[in-house]
Formats: sequence, structure tokens, C-alpha cells
Amino acid sequence: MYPGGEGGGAALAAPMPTELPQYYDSNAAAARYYPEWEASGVFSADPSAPGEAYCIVIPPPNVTGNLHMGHALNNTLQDVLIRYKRMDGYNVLWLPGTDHAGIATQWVVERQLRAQGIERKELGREKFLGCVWEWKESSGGNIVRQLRRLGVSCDWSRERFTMDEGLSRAVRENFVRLYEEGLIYRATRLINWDPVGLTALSDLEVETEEGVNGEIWSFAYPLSDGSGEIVVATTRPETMLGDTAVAVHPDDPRYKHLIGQTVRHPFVDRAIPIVGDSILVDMAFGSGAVKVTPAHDFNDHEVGIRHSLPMISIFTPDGKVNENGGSYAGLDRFEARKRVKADLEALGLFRGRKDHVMTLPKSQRSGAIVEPMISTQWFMKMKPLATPAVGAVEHGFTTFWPDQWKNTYFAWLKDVKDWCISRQLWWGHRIPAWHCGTCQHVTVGRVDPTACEKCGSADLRQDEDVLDTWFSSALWPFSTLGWPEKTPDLAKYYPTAVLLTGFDIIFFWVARMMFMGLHHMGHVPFKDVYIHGLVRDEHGDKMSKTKGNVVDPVEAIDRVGVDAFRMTLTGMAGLGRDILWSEKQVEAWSKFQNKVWNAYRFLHMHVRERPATASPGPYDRWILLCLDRCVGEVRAALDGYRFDLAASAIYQFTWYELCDWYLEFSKPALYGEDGAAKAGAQFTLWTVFHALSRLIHPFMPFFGEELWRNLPGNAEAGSVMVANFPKRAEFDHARAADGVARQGAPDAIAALQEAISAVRRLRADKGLAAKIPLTATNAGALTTLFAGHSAALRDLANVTIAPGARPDQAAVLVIAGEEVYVDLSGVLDSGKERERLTREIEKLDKSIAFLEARLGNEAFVSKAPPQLLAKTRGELAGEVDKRASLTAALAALP
RNA sequence: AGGCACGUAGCUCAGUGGAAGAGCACCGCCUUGACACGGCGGUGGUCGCCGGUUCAAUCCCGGCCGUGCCUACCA
Repeated sequence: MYPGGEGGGAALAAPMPTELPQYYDSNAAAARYYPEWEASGVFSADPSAPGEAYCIVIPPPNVTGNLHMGHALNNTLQDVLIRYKRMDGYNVLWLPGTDHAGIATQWVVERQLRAQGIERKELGREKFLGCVWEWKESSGGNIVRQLRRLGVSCDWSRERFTMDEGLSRAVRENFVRLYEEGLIYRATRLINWDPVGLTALSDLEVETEEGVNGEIWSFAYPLSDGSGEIVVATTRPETMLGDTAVAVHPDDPRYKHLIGQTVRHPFVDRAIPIVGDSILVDMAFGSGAVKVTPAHDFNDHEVGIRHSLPMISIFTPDGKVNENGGSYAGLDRFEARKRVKADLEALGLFRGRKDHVMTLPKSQRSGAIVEPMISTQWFMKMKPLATPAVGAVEHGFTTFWPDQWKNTYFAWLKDVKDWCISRQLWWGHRIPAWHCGTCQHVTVGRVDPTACEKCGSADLRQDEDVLDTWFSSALWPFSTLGWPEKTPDLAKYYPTAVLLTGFDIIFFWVARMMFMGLHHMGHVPFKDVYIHGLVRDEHGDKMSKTKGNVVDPVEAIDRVGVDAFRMTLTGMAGLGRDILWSEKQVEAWSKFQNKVWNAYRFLHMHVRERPATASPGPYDRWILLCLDRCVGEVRAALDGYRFDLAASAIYQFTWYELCDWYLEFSKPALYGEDGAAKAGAQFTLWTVFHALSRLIHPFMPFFGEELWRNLPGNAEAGSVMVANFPKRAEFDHARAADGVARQGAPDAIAALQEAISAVRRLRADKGLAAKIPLTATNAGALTTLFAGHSAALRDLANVTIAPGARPDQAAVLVIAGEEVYVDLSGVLDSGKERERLTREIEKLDKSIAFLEARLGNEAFVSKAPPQLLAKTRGELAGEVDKRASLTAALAALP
């Protein structure tokens, strides 16, 4: 356009066509549109606005982390749903935020400090926390900046952090309430201890490393009365320093007379009772006698409780033998193992060893071998919370997609042990409990107490521990909406619509949100839980630094463009399948993007302004009905979380129907002189892109926006984000028009496509250049049917259909049941044509044999549905006719 | 050990109780006025194996084999 124009007063008849660039630049579009979208306020939710609520809370990434492919997938899928629902008129809120990630973050900062020669303990709690906050502030923006690169439409004005003021308040409220209800308690128990991280862990934070080569080492405990010995075996000989019993099966004839006697501990001055325990001991295994270390083994601990055994802790928090280990005190646990073995051998008590492949419990964070230790910690009572959480899914208040994940969820909740929620860390929500120095009473409160609630003493000391990170995450769906306040957000958006996450945190997070939501809100936190797979490399291997196959999403976006990047992930996201990231797949979607872009440029060549509504011709009606079907498929797919099928439906329609056929069909009208036909095609082309840009937008947001904004005459429509997602009813006019026009007539478009393909095949088979025009003759109704399609036949197959008899030299085709003769005068190669016909006839023979066999089966005829029977008979008749035609043609060949 | 998935074209995956589909790869031909990041045509599969139900099974059921994951692990 020429700003200001040329003067002269005459309005330009038509705007100068905006020259669309040859290629669409996804990242340039992103840079242009994203800031504008964010500034426009469309991302921001308004609970007082109309529309049914549709809310998703983001699975909060680690605040100091970086975006990885899992995040990219997770957030892309959320954005697809959010944009779809927003366009569909829902009152949408996508609430973003980050997690403080207790252990993980503390570790990173500790490591940084250690690199500078500073130890956390020397620094002290206050100063150390200062460093963590500093690190959070300096790196905390990364992840949200990277999320923005994905084009996600979250409500950034509502961004939350698990340790912000509001959420900290929710955490405290939750703790106090559960404490008052008796669901949080302090107890001394055997827990999982991380000797490197120096903190308690929950069961879930312990990972098992499989396939570790170890040994089973046997030794003898001499009976105290000197009458013999009992052989026991262990993978951890050093734990014998804490043995307080030997267990045998009460029915075991070898040992049952010994129950009640004692054995003598060779290193510590201790007589150890022999107890009978049918739960622990399997008579058939090993020697049938088991050493019992109640302070360092979960099974043994139970035995200790059952038999009131002493529980002797033998390790210090950092995994060294303590004063209970006699002369071994001060040795690291692995060093102690060697010494114990050597000393037992020296005493002649060694009774053999064998190799044993075992699994080792390791700390999820530090990797250290976890040590069961008796320790005083805070726990959450799980049974009363878990039961309703199981029921809610059983009764369908929350649905898992795919459904089978509910089994995983049930399996854990139905057998869940109390949750150890305290951590000996500094970074996290400090436990709101104060210990009285005078009477030892613990005061828990919403506000910091100044005096012991029991004795009034002012000698109070706050509990040193912080809460497990997942304690705050468990509240996320309602704490982020304002709980414990009764906010408009909470009223409008809770329960949320769907949670999208990976299967690895069903226990950690999904289950805990479920029971916390049910407990505090009385409703499930989300109606659906969509569990997506893992992003792997193209061979299906897990991405890992050691394999060197990690794809950095930001780098990938820079390289391939954000739209194709997203579509690649989305296109593979079905139900219960992992996503295999492949550059080939990226390329396919880049090509798709390019294909659409070129079709769009074609539109711009022929449509300069918004076309007036025009009555659609046969091709127009056809493509509009295809689009209508596609819209239905996309909606159904998205409603069932089949992102892959939605992507595929769009691809199929766009490439195979719109580009391969419709654009070609429309050319004669667009380039021609028939005003009505032209208007119909222009209007249809515009209508298709008007819908397609909206259909694509949730998946390829910037591409959709670019198509929408540059659609001729669409400037005032604003952003595609707030346009309506296509509905099937939009194309009712085409359906109605098509119904009137066809009135039961055969499907001319299908016949046309068949004819074009048949001629093309013939050409390819005969090696005939496309330039050579062909004539096809037909004496039947087909010529009438094709009467309106001569231009399409000419342009797409370079063939003319005329009424008439069979030429002397001709190839016979059967289209829609009628013989069509393609005049090959002068170019007919009898040999090749004979081959072709023979091949065709062979195929028909097989088909006829198959159909006849079926119809000859009495059981089929009597039991198959009548519709199928009729169809089969019709097919057979058609095949027989076709065969007759081709056989005659073969016979007639010179 | 138990549980849950999965096994369809060379690769990655859709699919349905009524004669097997896509992308990529491969083989021909084609620069035609949206597009060579393209067009047209084509090759390619006893739908893991064995039984059962059914008129009809790749699809439903049972068993087996193989792969992956989860949970619990025996001192």
C-alpha cells in the first residue's frame, strides 16, 4: 500500500496485493505475535465473565530449572486444549507457576557454594537461604521465558510460586488443620535416611537400582550354651552389629526347640534371643534362620515390634558406625562391612558366600544408598485421606486417560503407608511447630507463638525441619486459586477441568492432590487426568546426557520453528504411547506448513478482499463437506485427548482433499470467465481458509494467527485466539445446497476422481506423456455425469470425454460401472495393453472368487446382516460386469 | 514374583467383527501459472505364534513367545 496515497481523490479500486513471502517464518511470527497476545489481556482470566469454566493448572516446573522436552510436550498439549476451549467460548484459565523443588534446589546451591569453598553449615541457615533466594531470583526467570517460546497462553498475571506468600500461607493452614485433626503427627519410627543428603526421605523418594552384583554372605552365631550354632546369611554383614535376634520358623523341626534360647554375639557383649516368626521366615530359603536388625531393616523392624526386641541403631546420620558398634565405631558402613567379614572369618564363623544379583535402594536426589534409620519425624496419616481418593476415581468423579492408569493409582493408594513429611533441609516451608524448652510440649499454630500453649514458657524453639516439597505441590490446584480464602477464582475454577502430566508422578503428585483436594475442598481437583508418555529419541531410546541424544527444545525451536516443533510433539501424542522425537517427523510437519502456506498464497492470487457470500458449485460443496467432516473429526479427537488423530485429520484434509483436489478443481473457475462459478470458488476458498486458520491455531498458534490476520478482508476480526473454533454447523449451507443439487444422483465427484486417476494410471502404464491429449468416449450416462467436469478432466488428466462409440484402437476403462474407451489410435501397444488387461482380470478373478465363496456359504447368507448381503451381491455383479468388459477388450485386441 | 502396556509395510505409528492404512524410506515419470519443502503413478504386510468364539477375527477370549514400564522383593 502507498501510505497517504497519490492524492487525486480517487479511491483505489483494489488494494495492492500484499506480497506474501515465499516461505512462512514461524519464529518471526512468534516474535511479532506473542508480545501482542500477552499485552492484549486475552491470556488473563476473568471469573466474573460469562462462559463455563475450563481451568488447567500447570504442573509447576522447578523454578531454577531449564525447559526440557518433557516440559515442551506437557505444555504444548495443555496449550492446545486451552486454545481450543477458549475459542469454543469457555471461560478459560491456565494457571502457571513454579515449584521450589526443595532438595533439588538446595543441592544445586550447596554445590555452587562448595565450589567456592563454602560449606552450608558454616554459613548458617539465614545466610544460606539468602543464597538460595538469590539463585532463585537470578535463574528463576529462565523456565518461564522458555515456556513463552512455546507460545503457551497461560495467564501470566496469576503466576505463582510454591514459596510465595499466599502459597506459604496455604501450606501452613494445611499443616495446622491436619495437625488439629490428628492427621499430622510426630513419631519415632524407622524411616528412609539419605546419609549423603542428611535428610529423611519419603518412600517415593527412594529408587531401586536393579541388577546390582552383590553377594549373600553366611556366618554362624554360636549358641550361648555352647551346644552348637545357627547359620544366618546376609547381603549386609555389617548390620550384624545391630542384631538383636535370630528368627526361625516356629514350625521348623531343625530349630523350633531352640526358640527361647540365645546365641552369643561375637563382637559385642550381648546375648541374642532366638525367636519364632512365621511372617518373616521362609523355612525353605537358605538356612531357614534370619538375623534380625530391627533398627536398620523394615522387615526386621516389624519383627522387633512383634517380639519387643531392643532396637539398636548402629549408624550415625552420615553412615558411619556409631558408639553401639564397639570397636567398629567411626568406620564408614562399607568399611565396616569389610572389617566385620574379616573378623568373622578370623573367628572361624564364616560359613560361605554366593553371588547374588540384588536391587539397591538409592536416594532419588543424592544417589546415596538409603539407610533405614530410627528417627523422630513428622508424618501424615494416610488411610483416612486415601480412602476417599480411591472412591472418587472408582465412582468416576475423576477419569484417567488412558483408563489403565487408574490401576497404578489404586495400587499405591490402597496400600499406602504414612507419609514422612519432614525433611532435614533448609530450603522449603519450615514446619510451624515450636518446641518448649521447659515442658517439651509442641505448639503448632497459624501464627508464630510467643509462649508455650501448655506451660506458658517463652522458651520456644521452632522445629528445624522443612516440609517435603510435595506437601505444597499437593495443594496446588486450590492454593493457587486463593485457598484458604474463598476467592472468586476458587469459586469459579475449582475443580479444574483436566490435569496433564507424566505417569512418573502419579504417586508423588496426582494422588496427593486428589486426597488433599477432597479433604479441603470436598471435591476432586480435576475431572480428567491425561497421562502422556515420555519423549524419547527416534529409536525409542530414553534421552540422556550419557547417550548424547538429548534434544534441547529451545534449540530445536530456533532451528525448526515453534509451529512445526509443537505439531511434531502433538502429532504423536495419542493415548498411552511415548513420543519419539524424530527430525523426519519435524520435516513432515514443516512441509505441511509450507504446503498450507502455498495454498494460502494461491488464495491470495485469486481473492483480494472478503468475498460476498456466493452460491457454491459442485466442487465447492464437496470441499466444504470434507471440511465439515474434518471439523467433526478434530473436535471428537480433542474431546478424547487424541491429539494425534486431530493432527492427522487436519493433515489429511488439507493435503489430500484441499490441495490435491479442490485447488485443482477450482482453477478453471478462478481463471475462467464464468462470474458465478468464480464467485463461488472465491467464496469457498476464503471460507475454507477462514476455518482452517482457526482449526490449525491451537496446534500451530502463530501459523494460525498469520493465516487469519492476512486473510483478505479479515483485518477487523482481531486475533484468531478469540475467534470461534470451527463448528460443523458452519457448513450447513453447503450441506443443504449439496442435498438439493444432488437429489440422489450418483456422486459425480467420486466418479470424476476415479476417472482422472484411471486415465493417469493408464498414462503412466503406457509411458504416455501428460502433454498428449487423450479422448475418451462413452455411450452411456457417464458422459452426462461428466458434462460439467470437462475442464477438470482436461486440466487434471488431459482427457476429453465425448459421447460416442468405441474407437478401433482403444484402452477400456470401467468407471462407475460404465465402459469408457480411451482412444489410443497410433499409440496403442497391443502387448502392453494385453499385459495391463490380464493383470486387471487376474485381480478381478480373485475378487470374484472371494465374493462367490462368501455368497455360496449358506451360513453367511442366512446370518449376515441383510445390508452386507446386498452390498456383497452388488459388488459381485459389478466385478463380473467389469470382468466381462475387460475380457471382451482383451479378445478384441489386434 | 506380581501388575500394566505393547508386538500391523524396511523405520515410526494409526486402525476396525465384514477383502489392510498414513508419514518417512524405496522405484518410475514430470519443472503444468500455490508449492521440487512439489506433482503423478507404483513396489512393499499369512496384522508375533497356537488354539477358541463367530457365517466372518488383525480386531473378542485363552495360552505361549518377545519387548517395555511399574510395584514388591528373600535373609
